[in-house]
Amino acid sequence: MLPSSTVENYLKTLHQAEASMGDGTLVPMGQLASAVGVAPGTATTMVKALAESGLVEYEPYVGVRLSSAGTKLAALVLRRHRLIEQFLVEVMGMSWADVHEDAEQLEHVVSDRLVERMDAMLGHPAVDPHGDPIPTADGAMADPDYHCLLTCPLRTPVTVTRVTDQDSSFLRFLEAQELKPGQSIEVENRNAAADSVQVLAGNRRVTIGTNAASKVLVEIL
Amino acid sequence: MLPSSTVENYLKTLHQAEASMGDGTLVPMGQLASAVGVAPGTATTMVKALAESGLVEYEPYVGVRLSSAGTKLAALVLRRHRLIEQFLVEVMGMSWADVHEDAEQLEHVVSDRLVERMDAMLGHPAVDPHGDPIPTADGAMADPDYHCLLTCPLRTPVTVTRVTDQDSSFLRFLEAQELKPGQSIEVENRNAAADSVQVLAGNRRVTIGTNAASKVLVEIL
DNA sequence: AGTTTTCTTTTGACTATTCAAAATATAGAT
DNA sequence: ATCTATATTTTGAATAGTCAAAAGAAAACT
Repeated sequence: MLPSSTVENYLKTLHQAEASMGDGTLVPMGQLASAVGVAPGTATTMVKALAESGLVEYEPYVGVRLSSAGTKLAALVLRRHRLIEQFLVEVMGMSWADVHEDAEQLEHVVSDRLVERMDAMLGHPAVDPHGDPIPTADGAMADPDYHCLLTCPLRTPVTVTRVTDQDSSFLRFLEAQELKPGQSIEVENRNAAADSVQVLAGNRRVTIGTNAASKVLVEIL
Repeated sequence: MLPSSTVENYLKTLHQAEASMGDGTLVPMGQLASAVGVAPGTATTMVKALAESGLVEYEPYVGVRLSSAGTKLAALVLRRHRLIEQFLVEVMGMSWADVHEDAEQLEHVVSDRLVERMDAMLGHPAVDPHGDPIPTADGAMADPDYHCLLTCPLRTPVTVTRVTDQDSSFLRFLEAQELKPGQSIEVENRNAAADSVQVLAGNRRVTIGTNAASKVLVEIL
């Protein structure tokens, strides 16, 4: 049976939660529940069903992890989502700040035919407008670990490559400050006490909080 | 509350059923049920709920009709469906024979923003690839009553303007026979006994059954 | 260790949608 | 006017997904 939108959302969320946790740690139920946006008990019920179908491995009171079948399915959802975002920006001329919500809906209904058509039209892109890597049709996904504005070397030119937050006002802010993926910047200095980071972008000096800074990933030139 | 995909499908189906019936006749439950693809009892249940919400007028044992609110909602679903079909053909290069199923899914999830973007990109088209009229954003829809191959004058040049069937093998057949919307043809003669119609399309003579002929609508030049 | 806090699971219930089969109404045929 | 065939509605039950609140486990703090 093909997975419902609901199941796809659980798998996708789990895939992303696992990435932001590293090693073999299981994702705790509470975190999954709030990421999916349901009550804790609902997540437990759903995860038990997913474990039945072999899509996840579940350890009561500990947490949950995608099985290999689940990982593959999740990657395909992510592929659809990201290709759609790229399509909405490149072909339909929408703003990178606005495409997430539309993609969130479309990812569950686009046919394979349509996905592959978009992929071809876009020239088989490797990343979406936020720099998130696009898995291939067989579920393989590159995942280089970039520096972020908190860990990259100071006073060294770097290129913004990825933004790990979909909040549209945050994205619009980054755009206005010339901190979009592709742009060259430099971290001037960090101030732990002030919880802030000073960045040289374009010609201006911008100060952002460390939480925001941690979401801007960069590559050293 | 915004209508679910299920509700949208009932309304859309009803809208089309009403069109293919004319005057103020109510659509019988059995017809609605089979058009939507559910058991008769299911349609009854659903229609009662729709009547509660004021989207339809329901007369037990007689049939059902869209209210004005229901008509408007249905027109918007139709608008989305048809704009999507046009988009898939014009922008994404898909075949007119294949776009229906994709549109069937997408129509329930595209945002207004996206729909209006497509509409603009397409130059506000009046019809979709099958010649079906596209309602405006406020739910108004032109509905000229064309002749079909059974009623148009014989040996008179006419233009195919609309095909009222979405079956992809039928559409592929029409395409191969040069009977797509926009093409000029002529009905040579009809044979009631043989249940067939002879048409001159391109340079060839094509014979099709009356049932098929009734689905090809034409305009006299 | 003993108690409190926090997280997780269970329970019971609700909504939306569906079906199959029984009951009923309408229309058609004699 | 009666009987029969057809269409419609009702009934009882199932599935997927959800929540709130009660109950139970694990971890954290004396």
